[in-house]
Amino acid sequence: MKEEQTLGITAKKDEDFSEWYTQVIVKSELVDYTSVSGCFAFRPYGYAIWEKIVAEVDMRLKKMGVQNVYFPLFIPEKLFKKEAEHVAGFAPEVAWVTHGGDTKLDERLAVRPTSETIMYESYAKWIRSWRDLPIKYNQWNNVVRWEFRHPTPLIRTREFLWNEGHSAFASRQEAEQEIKDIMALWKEITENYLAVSGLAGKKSEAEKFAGAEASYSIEFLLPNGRTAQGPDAHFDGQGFAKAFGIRFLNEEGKHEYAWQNTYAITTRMIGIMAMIHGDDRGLVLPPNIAPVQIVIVPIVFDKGSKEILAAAKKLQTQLSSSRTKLDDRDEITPGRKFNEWELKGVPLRIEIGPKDLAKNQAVIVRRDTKEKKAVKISSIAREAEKTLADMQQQLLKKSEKFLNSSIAVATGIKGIMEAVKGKKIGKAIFCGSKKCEEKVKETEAKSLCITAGKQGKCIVCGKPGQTAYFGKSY
RNA sequence: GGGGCUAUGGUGCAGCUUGGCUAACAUUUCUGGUUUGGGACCAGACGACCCCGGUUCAAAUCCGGGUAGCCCCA
Repeated sequence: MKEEQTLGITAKKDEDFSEWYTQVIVKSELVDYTSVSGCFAFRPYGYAIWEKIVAEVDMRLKKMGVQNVYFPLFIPEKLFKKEAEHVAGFAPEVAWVTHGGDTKLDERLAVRPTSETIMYESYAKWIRSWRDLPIKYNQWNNVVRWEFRHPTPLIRTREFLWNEGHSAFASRQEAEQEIKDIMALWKEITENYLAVSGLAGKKSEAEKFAGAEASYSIEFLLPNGRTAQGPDAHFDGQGFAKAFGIRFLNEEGKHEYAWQNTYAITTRMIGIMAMIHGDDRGLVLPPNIAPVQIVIVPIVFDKGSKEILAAAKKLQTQLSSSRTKLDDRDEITPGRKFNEWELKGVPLRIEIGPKDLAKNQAVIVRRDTKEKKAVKISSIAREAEKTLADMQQQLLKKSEKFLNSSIAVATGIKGIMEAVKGKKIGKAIFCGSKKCEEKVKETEAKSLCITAGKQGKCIVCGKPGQTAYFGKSY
């Protein structure tokens, strides 16, 4: 290996995590910096991963009867301020449009930090009778939250991409059922596609979504000991319905307020995945989410290169059930290609050269374990499929192991503090009240989520509580 | 919120202390040739001082402001 590497990763994941992370996501061409602080460009490779997440989530939402819509980017100030808790939660980080050209606007427009207010104004118009319900709408869009804390690409950004699902139901039960369905969907996407294991549960009073009655999320531990909230689902109760007048006539001819939910998954998940799976050579992408699952690198010589290229092309055809790329560039050497594709995290590499051709085989190399294996060409498709499936599983298992070995049981605030200092998640019984949360927040930790698990006495106040997780959050 | 550091071709960097000739080196990219089982070699070419202002005969270099990035502490 040479000293001056401009292509590869020079920082070690264990030694300088933030430098490592920046190099991985920039050099693998997922994203890049722009001249706007906290706002990043998605490059084709990174955007392809997002498109895959969108496709999988969207398909499943549609199966649940959700329809896609689109609402304005701008929200008039008065409308934005209609629901008190909601405003209080978001106001500090709203970006405002004050002028059109040189003309000052009569009313400021908020750049949406989330779309409850602008959407629910319309919901109030559209919902009249119990026959109009349920409404299950979703939009894929961008939102802006003007953070002042240090941005981290993909993880904490001022603008990000997400979906926002907004439902309205005639009954509490239906709304609560949808929350369960959505949380199951988030579990499936994060585990079976992104291969990351997280902690699912309910947010505490202090940490729940502004305006919601209850919030649920999946929380992830990152290799630097910090945690990040993944996808979430909020049971809004009738709070927004009352603020925005979302009423309907029930079957008895009486007015009732709708029961509502909101839910989201964001581009942050790509950052979480990159941090958890990546290694000192670069990204490691789970096969189910990888834009390229298999890259074929022909080991080409001047003489006989035609035969090898032909064999490589044939391989590509055999492997067409996977997302397969043939790297037939002739201006760089195979070794260079190996490094490039490893940096980009492509799950499988298949090498085919003269020695292989003579033996009627090819060499399969796994990105996660770096394991090499010579396989007969006749059985390559089966072997590749098997290896991809295995890698997908192993990555999730590895992530589960990392999470489970990083949970420390705490019997007091001190224990939580120690857990967080040791780059772990503290597990303790917690009542979830704002008062107790404040005491915990005097340390660096905050509550991540509360599970429906073990009952007991809150480690802060001694009142009845449940198992909760604590960490130092992004 | 407080403190510190940094910004020079696509990338990584030298030069800045003590202002001065054509801004060095490596890599990338392009052209040609030789090569190719883990970041190939030779030759040639393209390509940069973050922005605004100040000091000066002269600014990458000194001063002020801005923007962007990073680190540490709360």
